[in-house]
Amino acid sequence: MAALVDCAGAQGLYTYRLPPEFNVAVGDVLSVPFGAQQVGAIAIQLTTQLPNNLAAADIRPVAAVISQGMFSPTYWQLLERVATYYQTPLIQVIRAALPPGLLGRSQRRVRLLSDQVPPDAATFLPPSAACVLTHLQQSAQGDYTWQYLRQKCRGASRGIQALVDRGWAENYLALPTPPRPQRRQAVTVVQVPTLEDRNTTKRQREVLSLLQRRGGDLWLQEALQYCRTTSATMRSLAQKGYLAIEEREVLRQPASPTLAPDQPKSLTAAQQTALETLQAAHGLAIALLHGVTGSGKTEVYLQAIAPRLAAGQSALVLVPEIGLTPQLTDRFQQRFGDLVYVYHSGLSDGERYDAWRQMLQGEPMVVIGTRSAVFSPLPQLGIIILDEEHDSSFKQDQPMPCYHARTVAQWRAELDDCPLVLGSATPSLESWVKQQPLLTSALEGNLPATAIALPVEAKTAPMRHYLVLPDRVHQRPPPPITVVDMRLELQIGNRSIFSRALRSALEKMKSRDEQGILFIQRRGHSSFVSCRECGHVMMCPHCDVSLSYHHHVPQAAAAVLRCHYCGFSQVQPPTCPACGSKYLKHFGSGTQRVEQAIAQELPELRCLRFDSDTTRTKGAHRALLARFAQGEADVLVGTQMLTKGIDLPQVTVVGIIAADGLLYMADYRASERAFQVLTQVAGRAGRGDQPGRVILQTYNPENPVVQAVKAHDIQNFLATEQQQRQALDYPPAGRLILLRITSPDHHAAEQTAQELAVQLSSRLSEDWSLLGPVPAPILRVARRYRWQVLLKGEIAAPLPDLTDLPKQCPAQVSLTIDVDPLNLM
DNA sequence: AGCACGCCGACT
DNA sequence: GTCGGCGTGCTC
Repeated sequence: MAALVDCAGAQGLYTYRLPPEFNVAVGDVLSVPFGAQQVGAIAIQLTTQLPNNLAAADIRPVAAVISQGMFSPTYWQLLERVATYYQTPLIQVIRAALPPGLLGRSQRRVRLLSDQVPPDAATFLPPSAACVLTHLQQSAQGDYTWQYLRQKCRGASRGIQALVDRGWAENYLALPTPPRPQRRQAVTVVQVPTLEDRNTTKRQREVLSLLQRRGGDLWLQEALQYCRTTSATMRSLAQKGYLAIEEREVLRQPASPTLAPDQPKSLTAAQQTALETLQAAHGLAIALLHGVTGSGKTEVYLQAIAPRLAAGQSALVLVPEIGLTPQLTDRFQQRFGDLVYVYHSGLSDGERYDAWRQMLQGEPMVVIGTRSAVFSPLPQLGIIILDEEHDSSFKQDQPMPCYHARTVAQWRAELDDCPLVLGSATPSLESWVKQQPLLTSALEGNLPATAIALPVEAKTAPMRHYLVLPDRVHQRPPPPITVVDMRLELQIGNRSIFSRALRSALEKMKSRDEQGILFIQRRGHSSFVSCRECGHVMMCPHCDVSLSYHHHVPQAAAAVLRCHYCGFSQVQPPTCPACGSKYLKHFGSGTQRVEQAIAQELPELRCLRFDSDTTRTKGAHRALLARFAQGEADVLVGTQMLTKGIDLPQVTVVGIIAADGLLYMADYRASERAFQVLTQVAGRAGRGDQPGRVILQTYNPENPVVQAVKAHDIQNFLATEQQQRQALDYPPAGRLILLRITSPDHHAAEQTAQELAVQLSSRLSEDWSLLGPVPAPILRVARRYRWQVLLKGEIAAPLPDLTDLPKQCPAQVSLTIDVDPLNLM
């Protein structure tokens, strides 16, 4: 039997003997011995042949079968496609797809034998051994991994050896522990004794009748609490035959607030047209649902899903970030109740494992999840919905595979032969361009007045639909956007961050008891700390970026400086580290600056800050939005996060403090991203009964992006943008592959980048050109130097095979191959 | 990841 | 001289 082994550096197939008692099929998850440890593995191939130059005696047996039936044939094909396209070893793709912890590995651990250790042992031990001993004594279990101790103590291996020699500690191998189904004890009432029953006590009869009243079947723990009794009573009742106590499997599902169920809402004509198109779709179809904010995309999703569930199929709903879209998950839960499963990285390993098992059972369900949920093993997939399809968090850019959930979702839709709905108010250029054949027959320029649903069937391409929801529900017109030239404000002597227009809009808003949103570009982007005497700027010691200033951090007496790239933080020093001056102050306009400006200039406005400082903890988004919705504040000050699917009907004023930070980024996607962000923020205004208005402050009012946002003219904007990309062969007119080379050693990173570039330029086909190598715009992040090589190819050119490159890199240099990169930084 | 094998610096 | 540092390579 050949299997893929989950171990860093092991990528090929390994052959194992299959003991006859195991009934293993391809795709099963196994535990196998590998070197000195037990690791997770996936059965790839059943074979009777010995691999080359390997004796039968060298073949070791499979140790255990961990999990079976996880991969349907189409699911396998999906993983293989991801591996090939994104140039990643299959095992690494499997690792990204499976719930974490399922492919466990054994660990070497050290355990203290406390009863052997004399009380004053530490005093006469060598320092290394004393260090290990103290650490072990401080842990509750007297037990640590070998790896952990090696980090904590210098010369740990020698120290451990000394302790083992004295018989005070032992080494052992902890076997991998894959998440297990949770089991809980349940009690069931079997019979109730009569009042005169001599076999039971009064208290026992009481307990039984209490249980009976609760339905006669509940979890032991709840039963104990409810009856205020102990397990001894329960056990004796069970022995006498009145109760049955048994272990049952429970599938952990994180408690979700119980919400009042809701009913399908009546649809606008455009929604109806879109829904009918989706319902008529049989098999593969790709629909771009282009609905302006507030046009009711969610209702279309819900009604498109309902019939699929009724037909016994499941639905997969992909969203950018779960935490930011509590309102969306609420709507789904209200409509579909406990058929809805939320799958995201915040779940514990056990919860994820349970969600997987639940999905594999094949019952109809709705899975709402982030990027990685595109790998949910739903066997009867009926529809895939990818909401906010333009959002860049669908792209993974850190560990390989650097996949885009939209691309993978399209493959899934093909393989499972089901429709895929891409929803957005500001479609990505990629998705929009694919609708070009549809648009040529539609109106030019502005959004068509009515919904269009024009199927176009190419020979090889899937059925495509372009579904437009041009109107907001209840006929609300889009909010007017006022562009304010901040240069003029400065000329007339207004040095505030608020223009006169924004200021008066906010005052008027307050007098009418309405609410507003103030948007600024990126948290702390320019709020660095510098010395006013010598100009010294506080920098991150691990990265080439300045530290950001954070004003109020709980538990910290002074202000905290934090690196947004590696997370490093430190307390702001009282004096300049370079010259000792007291005038070390922060600059710039982060969310906190805006908050302060409001306090000074518009003190009657109460404000709440919505950024990753205030919403770091679980559920904080929801809580903060709830507080705002309840009228606890007049304005919500925030960053990018404000653009994500939140619906705040009382908001009538949206202020964009400065659009300029978005407009000038050294990136071919800057315009597209700026347009999306500004349009999304603007769309937050006037979603309720009162009309809204948007005030966009900028130093470049004639910038085409600003103009397009002001005119609500996405079609022209995208058409122009496409022409520009075409001229430069940038996506979607061409394609890119980015090689990211990082190393703790600057020279090694640079040299490897050079070598790879030389080698590639001689072997790439004519369709591909090579740019670089260049140092990344921020050269050093988290103590690693970063270089990159960009490959640019024709849109139709086959991808070059680069899978051999990582092996060619020296030990401490790592290479990430990013196919279709979104982030060139 | 963990372990073996293998080649250079500070100790008995 | 050796003990032990960790650099490199392999694990069916």
